[in-house]
Amino acid sequence: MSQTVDRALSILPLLAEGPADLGRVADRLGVHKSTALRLLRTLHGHGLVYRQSDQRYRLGARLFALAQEAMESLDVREIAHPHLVRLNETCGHTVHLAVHEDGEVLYIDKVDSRYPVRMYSRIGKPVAITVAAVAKLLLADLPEGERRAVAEKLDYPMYTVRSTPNAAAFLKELATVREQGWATDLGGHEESINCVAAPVRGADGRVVAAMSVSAPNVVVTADELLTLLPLVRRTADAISGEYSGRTPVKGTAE
Amino acid sequence: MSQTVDRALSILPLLAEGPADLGRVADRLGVHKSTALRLLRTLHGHGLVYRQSDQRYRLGARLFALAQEAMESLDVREIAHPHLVRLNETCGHTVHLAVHEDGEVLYIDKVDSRYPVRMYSRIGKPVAITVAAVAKLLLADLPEGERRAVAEKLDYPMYTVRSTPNAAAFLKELATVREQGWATDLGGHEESINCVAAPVRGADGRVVAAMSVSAPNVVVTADELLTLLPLVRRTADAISGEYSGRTPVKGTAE
DNA sequence: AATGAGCATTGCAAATAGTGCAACATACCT
DNA sequence: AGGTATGTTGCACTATTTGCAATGCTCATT
Repeated sequence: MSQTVDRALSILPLLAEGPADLGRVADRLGVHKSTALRLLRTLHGHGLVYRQSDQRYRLGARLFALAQEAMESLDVREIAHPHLVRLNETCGHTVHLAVHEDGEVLYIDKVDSRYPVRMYSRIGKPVAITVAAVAKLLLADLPEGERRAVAEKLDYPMYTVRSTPNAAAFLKELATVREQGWATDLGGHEESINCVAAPVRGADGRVVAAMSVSAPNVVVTADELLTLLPLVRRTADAISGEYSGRTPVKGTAE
Repeated sequence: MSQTVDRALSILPLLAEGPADLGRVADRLGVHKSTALRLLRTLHGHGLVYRQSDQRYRLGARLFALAQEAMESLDVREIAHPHLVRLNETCGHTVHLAVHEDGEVLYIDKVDSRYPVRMYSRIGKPVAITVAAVAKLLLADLPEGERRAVAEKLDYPMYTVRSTPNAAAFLKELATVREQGWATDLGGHEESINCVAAPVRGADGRVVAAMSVSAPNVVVTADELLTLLPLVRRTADAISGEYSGRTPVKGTAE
């Protein structure tokens, strides 16, 4: 909607790929160097872009601070965290919390596995939306129309042979998930990693977040992991209760 | 330098304070609502801003992803991490890694204490620049002129009675730190917390990062913490060696 | 139900603010 | 020294953004 801002913001993902010099930025944006320079200067003024000693630009410090603050203002996260920790202490595996936003699903919290073999993931990283158990739960809750629209627009990369191959299969899976109220990812993203997930619901019953337990085959088989499902669901329900204000929060006066 | 972009970017810190509706954003920016709307729409288009169900705006998901990517492209962090972990395993206390950027110092990595009493800090959070041990090291390395300029511009909040009170005291402290090659913060930020820190240097000898070990009084006294100094310095030196390419990296072929 | 207040949204004409050009400056390499 | 590649500035032009006023929308109140 605003050309100048649009161009300026396009610089950020570009720099996320790695540091770039003025010429490169101008080229990629398709604008004159002087234009790119002024945009970069403005971004720099706000700390979103940093100019390193070799004159090249990269993403700046303020970005971290902003992301931090944004994260802290997510109250589901705040409420869920202790539950995630407790669940991790009980079962020992990696626990994730994810939310949906504008067609992307991303992890907003994570408690690492106690086992030496850990799966790779990062808070803030968008998840493999077509296969992740948490993504299925979050998308399954969308209204019919929106769900179809999102599913059609997605790419369906075949991470493994068990990955969701296309929109039709995905929608079918979402219907199942919606029905049963929980989801799994059995080797759909990484051959040897399985997840079970359950939804966190707000006061109106809508899914506001999803949590999952993930573990590699070498630690527990898929069947063993599935025995944790009741526990995962109970934990998610506990978070839902607290989030929607139904359950008084333990250890908090007032 | 670019008014439109400048205004748009000013929205981000504003939203970091918490969700805001259109009117509020327009007011704070000092522009007409329609203008604010178009700016927000552009930000939204890039995922930096999200519109929640109650129509208010808050910071968006892409921000997390960008911050993550930026973080991952910092190679000091990559190299330092295993060293921080090892140091934490040895001494058990919280270990931090910080860098300096445009007058701000911020944590880029952290390994939490094994003790139940932990200090509060967050990766990405700007540190208390006038008192933190890592900040002293990073600023002490700046060229004379720049160091003075930065010191004069800072605020000197008295977090505790031991906080650095003013620019003169700060510059004196920086001179000492520069001389001795390590720094401490003994209750300057939080009454009961002490830190010892050492610098990580690049091939040219310039300080590129600083690391610290922090622990509350209730766990170890300041004197006991100081006995860790040689270990902290050795760790920092090991990182420096690897970062500047002098030391071949353990466990990596080629 | 109906009214109205409060907020978001759109089209439009005025002019401000952003653009690309070309010239200049600077660093680096041969 | 000369030349190339890159970053930087001043300026004239016009495309872009702006604020206004009018329109929709949603929700609370009577």
